[in-house]
Amino acid sequence: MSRASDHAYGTIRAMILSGELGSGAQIREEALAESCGVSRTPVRDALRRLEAELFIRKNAAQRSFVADWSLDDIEDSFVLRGMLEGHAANRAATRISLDQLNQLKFHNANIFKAVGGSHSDVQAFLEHNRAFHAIILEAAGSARLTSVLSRIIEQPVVWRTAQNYDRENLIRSHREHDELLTAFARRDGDWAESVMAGHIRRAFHAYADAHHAQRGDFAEAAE
Amino acid sequence: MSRASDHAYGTIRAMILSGELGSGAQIREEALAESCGVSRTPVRDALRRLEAELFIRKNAAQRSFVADWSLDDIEDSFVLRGMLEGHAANRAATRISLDQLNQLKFHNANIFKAVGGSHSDVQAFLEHNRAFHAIILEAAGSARLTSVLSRIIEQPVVWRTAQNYDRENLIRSHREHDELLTAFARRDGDWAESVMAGHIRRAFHAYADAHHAQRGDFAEAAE
DNA sequence: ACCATATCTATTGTATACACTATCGATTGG
DNA sequence: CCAATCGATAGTGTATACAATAGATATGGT
Repeated sequence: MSRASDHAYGTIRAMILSGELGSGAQIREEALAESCGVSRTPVRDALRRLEAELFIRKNAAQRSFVADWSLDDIEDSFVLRGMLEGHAANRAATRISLDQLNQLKFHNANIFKAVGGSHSDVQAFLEHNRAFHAIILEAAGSARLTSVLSRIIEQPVVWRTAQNYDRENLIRSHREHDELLTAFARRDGDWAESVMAGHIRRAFHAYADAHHAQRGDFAEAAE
Repeated sequence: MSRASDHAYGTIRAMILSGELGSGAQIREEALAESCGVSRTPVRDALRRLEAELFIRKNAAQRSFVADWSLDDIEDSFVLRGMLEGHAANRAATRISLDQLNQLKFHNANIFKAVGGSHSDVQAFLEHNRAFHAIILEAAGSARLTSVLSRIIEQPVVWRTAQNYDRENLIRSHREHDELLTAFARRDGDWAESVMAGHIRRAFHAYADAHHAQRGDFAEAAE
């Protein structure tokens, strides 16, 4: 998209993720336009996208509010991700190029570095994790799948909470990625799908645990 | 959405489905604005939606074109529908209300009427078929699933070709819906999911056959 | 006091004018 | 004759002014 529109999208999204715009807060186009330093036109554009990604909902009178996500909603989105990314992994297994395989190895090596040192570099983890999954989606080679998944992946939940994952879970992610690489090398779609589905499912539980811990439930974070 | 924007969406969509805007045709906002009798603003809005639904794609220079769908693309979308609607059916089985069950029965009865007479009323079939699937999606009770599926269901393919389904396939649809109803009555999610997945998969083959027949390949239409 | 109705206000929807950008063609220098 | 650059052209992106709408508040009759 265009510059102003992209900027508005990023800014508003960040405001939601940071909590500056809390759950249920009303959204006024003009106010956001001012915050972003652009006019309402690109803001409206950004709001459309955010609405499609369910960051935002509209009431009957077309007024926009920040959506609030129940734990059930969050589980829903993880379940869908599991199905769709599993399917993507299956397709990718028989279509991925050697170059793409090497890129995956590269990113997973960086993930190892990010979690392996004396302190975990969560930011680096997130970045390479994102790239890793993006390459698989690309290798799956289905425009429709890409279009549908992108709406689910870019969700508040993942980014708000990945910070809270404990090291155990980060290391597991690396190992699971590694298993995925093996499945790809063998061109075994079913295996890749299973691993991916489990990978995402575990991520959900890691999230749920962190979520509970955050709320003072003192659940055991590392499973 | 708003009136002008909705109108533009419907009009442009119809133009694409009718072939007035053929595959690969360039789309100019101003021209469409004139056709629809509205300004560019709501047209741009409509184009956004159509782009999200992959009716339209943009090139690097941000110019819009009518997307062309290969048979692979079409199969992709049926595969995704199968997965997602299967999942929806699974969830719906344990959540559907008696009222919703009765609505399903009502619509399937109308489907029977539409295909059972001396001549098939394809329009009525489509309408009740759509309602039938919508109720299941609603009963599944997942906003995310609804949001994701709606982007896949509203596809050119289905509507351009359902006209060509032979009576055999229409009757089968009714029977499969009936089996789905039984699975729901038993609250058997896995059964419902299997039936739905098969139902959609068969629809794909019906489409592919009609597609070939249309192109003069003389494939056997009824399986 | 209460209900219906009218007016006002806040916010979104639409039109239009202008700014920006990319593509294509022409023109000029090598 | 080819290449490169510059300009014209077509189309999208953005800003802004105005119109429409829904919810709130005030007003009047009973």
